[in-house]
Amino acid sequence: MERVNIKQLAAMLNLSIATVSKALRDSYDISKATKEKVIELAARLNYEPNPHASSLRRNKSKTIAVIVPEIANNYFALAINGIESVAEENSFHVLIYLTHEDFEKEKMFARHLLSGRVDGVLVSISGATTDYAHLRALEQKDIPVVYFDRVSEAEDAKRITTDDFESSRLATSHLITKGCTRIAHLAISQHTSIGKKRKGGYLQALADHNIPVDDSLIIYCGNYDEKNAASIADLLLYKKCDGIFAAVEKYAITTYEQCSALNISIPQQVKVIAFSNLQTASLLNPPLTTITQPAFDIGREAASILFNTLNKKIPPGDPENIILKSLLIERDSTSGEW
Amino acid sequence: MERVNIKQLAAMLNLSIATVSKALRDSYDISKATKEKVIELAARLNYEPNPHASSLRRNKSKTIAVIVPEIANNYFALAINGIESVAEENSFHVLIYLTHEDFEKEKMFARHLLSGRVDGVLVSISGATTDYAHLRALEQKDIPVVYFDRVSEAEDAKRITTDDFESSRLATSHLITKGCTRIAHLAISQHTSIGKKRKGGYLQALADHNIPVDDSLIIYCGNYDEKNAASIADLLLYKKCDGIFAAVEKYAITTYEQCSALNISIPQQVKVIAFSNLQTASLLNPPLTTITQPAFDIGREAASILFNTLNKKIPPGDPENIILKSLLIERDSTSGEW
DNA sequence: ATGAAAGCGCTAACAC
DNA sequence: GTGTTAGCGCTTTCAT
Repeated sequence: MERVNIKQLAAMLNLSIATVSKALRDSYDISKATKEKVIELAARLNYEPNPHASSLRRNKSKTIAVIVPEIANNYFALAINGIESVAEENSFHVLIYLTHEDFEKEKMFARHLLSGRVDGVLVSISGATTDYAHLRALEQKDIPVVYFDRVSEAEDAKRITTDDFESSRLATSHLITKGCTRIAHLAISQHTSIGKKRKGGYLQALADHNIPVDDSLIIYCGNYDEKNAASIADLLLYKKCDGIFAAVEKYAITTYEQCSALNISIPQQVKVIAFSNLQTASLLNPPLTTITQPAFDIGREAASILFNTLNKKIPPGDPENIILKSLLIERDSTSGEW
Repeated sequence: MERVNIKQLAAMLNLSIATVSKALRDSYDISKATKEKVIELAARLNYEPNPHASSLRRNKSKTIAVIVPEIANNYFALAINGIESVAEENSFHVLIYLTHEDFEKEKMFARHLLSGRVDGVLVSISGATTDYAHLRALEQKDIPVVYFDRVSEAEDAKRITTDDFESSRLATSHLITKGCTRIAHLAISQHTSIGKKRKGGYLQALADHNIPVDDSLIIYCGNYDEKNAASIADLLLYKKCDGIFAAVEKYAITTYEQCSALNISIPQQVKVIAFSNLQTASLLNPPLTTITQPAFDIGREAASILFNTLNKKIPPGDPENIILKSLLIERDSTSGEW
């Protein structure tokens, strides 16, 4: 079936292309009668304006890109959910790009987006990202970039995060309060903002309680589950840790799996707390104490900032530094003295 | 910073626009020397061709749409992951649309996509969808549609599913083997293909074992967690069921929550099996017996079919009916005789 | 091997 | 209130 365009509508109505175009966009200088006729016919023929033509002409795409490390991850899935909800309210389209923690892919995506395919970009950077030139290049071409969760270090960037340092300090303190003295930290890439902040909060809590730092208790986990599992098993078997603070959910899951495999009981032998948006945290054996981030709201907030920038309510150069609070939800994995 | 276009490249190289365009697309009738010069300059200036112009001219967008009920859902997140991996291999872009199980939204998205914004569509229909006219309209405009998981009933559709009927029969038989006699089914919308098939498999297993169907044990769950929770609580308290087969993961989670709240022990008092892609199934209390779908592969397969159609390796009208196998993974939530 | 020119469908400035 | 027209950046046919 041939696609119907504005020219055909015009011909069928004995009107000019311009009139039809304006009628469809509800322009003020078209008579009510004409508008109705045009809209009626357009609806009847299932006319949908060609977005490529419109984007080309207006130099606007009504599309945003979301660049994230992964999607099969409760946190990012929820954040994307939030982003989508705002995009839909604004009749925008959402393109998804997954870096799988690969810096080259992230650069490639960013580079492509210089083309003008999208009006703005939301990004949570990969664990391998070491500089932000590829993202700054977008801003230089007037494509606003808003960072969420794993953000740029640049002072003038727009970023939405949670109180990672404070939450991590709290999480670690929580373990200390529960009687842990040898607390391990399963850290995420120290290239990322959250990696540094979460480790920072951990170190702060140790310092606050005069507990010396033992570097062998800080495990830099990566992207490979088997490798992480081996490191964690080593930690559990030989490092005599009695508490574990995992910077991200997947490391906690691996910890649970290893504890189960090695017959180490949580919380009796080791207590576990983790950043996590796991829906089933309370149903685990034992229920997992979590620091739960408002992932959906972070997505919504990041998208709102982006749209406010696109609508010129916020100047592109204005820094934003919105920090939402995470929630420490205490469950049995850190329950005290047995 | 001004965006660089083909015209500027041409001017800087003292070449015509046409030559530059051809050189960039590696056309045979451009000399090697010219190609190199063009490509070098393009790279140096970070030139990226304007996709709107290209799409308009070629009537192709290098973009596909994915329409799914939700994204904060292990199954769909994994499927999207698979889809994205194939899209990336083909240098395609992926637009995400979430229906939140709303038929009107699904129609709206489909309607918009008549515009030519995308070259093809992957869809898992909403639980509220009762007819497929909106999706057939896309095919009539030569935009191929491939269904996955929740598919169209139409005989000539391209669909990728799992063996829902057989897996459900097996799941129910599994409960029967474990000693259950009053088995409840937490069903998903009977408008969906999977809703009907999963219930069908359940009924078949009952029939195979000469167990009479008790309609009060079939609960049609919806989209509202509280309402589902109430129905399930009612089931657990008053319907004397000793086995539950949940058609989707979230109903199993609600079941666990209700059992915990009502102090009903799994599997002693009631055994539970569910379709689920929960990563933590084995860490739950008790570990949940699941029918696990190859979600990532379903996504990959669906996307492959779509690309093969776009590349004319498969005729658009050709039906496809690919059925991947799910896996029943037995865990403690259905363990026998206590 | 390179270039001129038409035109994809739409928008917007400018007539009338 | 409606119409004419140029042009967004690119691809592609047809000359040269």
